[in-house]
Order: sequence, then C-alpha cells, then structure tokens
Amino acid sequence: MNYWLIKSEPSVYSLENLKTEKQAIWDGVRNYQARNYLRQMQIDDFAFFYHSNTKVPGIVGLAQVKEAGIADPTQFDPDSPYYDSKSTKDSPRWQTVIVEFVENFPHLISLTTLKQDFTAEELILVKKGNRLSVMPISSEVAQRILKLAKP
DNA sequence: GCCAACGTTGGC
DNA sequence: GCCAACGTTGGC
Repeated sequence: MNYWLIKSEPSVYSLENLKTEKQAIWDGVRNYQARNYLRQMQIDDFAFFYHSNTKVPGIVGLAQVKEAGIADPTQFDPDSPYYDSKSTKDSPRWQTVIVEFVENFPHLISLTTLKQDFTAEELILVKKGNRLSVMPISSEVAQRILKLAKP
C-alpha cells in the first residue's frame, strides 16, 4: 500500500468533479519524473488530492487508484493539447492511472499548514520551487496528514 | 498580474 | 555536451 499526492488546478479538474464522475483517468501528465511515479502506482494505492493555483492551495481529500499502468490515450490524439507525435502505440511514452473518489476532507489542509507541519524532506510538496504534479508520500507522513484532516 | 523556479528545446 | 532562450507552473 503506497500513498501519493496528485495536484490539479480546480478550475481545470477539481475533487468535486471527481466526486461527480466517481472515476477519472489522470491524463495529460507530460513530465518524466511525474510519469515515473505514475508508473509505480498500484491498484488500491491512495492519492491525496491537492488543489493548486487557487486562492487557498491545499489538500482537499482522498482518491484511490483503480487501474494502473494505462497508456494515456491523449498522447495519440492529434487534436489533444497533450498529443505526442513521437509516442507509438507499441511503446507508449506516457502511462497513467484511473483514480476513484474516496472522500472530501471536512476542511482543507492548506499549503501554509503543510509548510508548518512538514519539512521539505518529509514532503516534497513544501520544497521551494517544487513543480512536481505527482509525488510519493511516506506512510508515516500520510498518517500525519490524515490526522490533520480528521483530528 | 507578477515573477521565481524549473523543465525542455535546439543551436553550436 | 553545454547552455541560452523560451514556455510553463504555481504561490503570492
């Protein structure tokens, strides 16, 4: 069982959207480090859902991996902004997962709070200049985040 | 809206 | 392989 954190701009795709749709393919990630983490995700892993680029950025809830190691279909779609002409169906460059809504936390855990409670070593998210949209969370840190969410 | 930090691209 | 230029991310 692994824990992850996935970022999304709520104006693009929010946890509310996931709640409505129940499941979603986490497509459009075009960063190699983030993709490598997506490749490591396994069914039933949990992912904290983080809202970025918003008034109060922070963790808003939890999702769970339902399918792993899926080729991101947008890489083959010439009309998609995520189209990758160099990727082939025989060896797709971009893999991702399908996530399912688990829960909304009773209140948001703001980035400010996360910065106060975790060091950059514990949580890459709070490292200055961090831009990674998918990152691993140690189970110890995950438990502390859950405690913050539901004291 | 600003801008620091970062990743990618492409010329050399 | 280096690195300047550029585009993007994302907090503030």
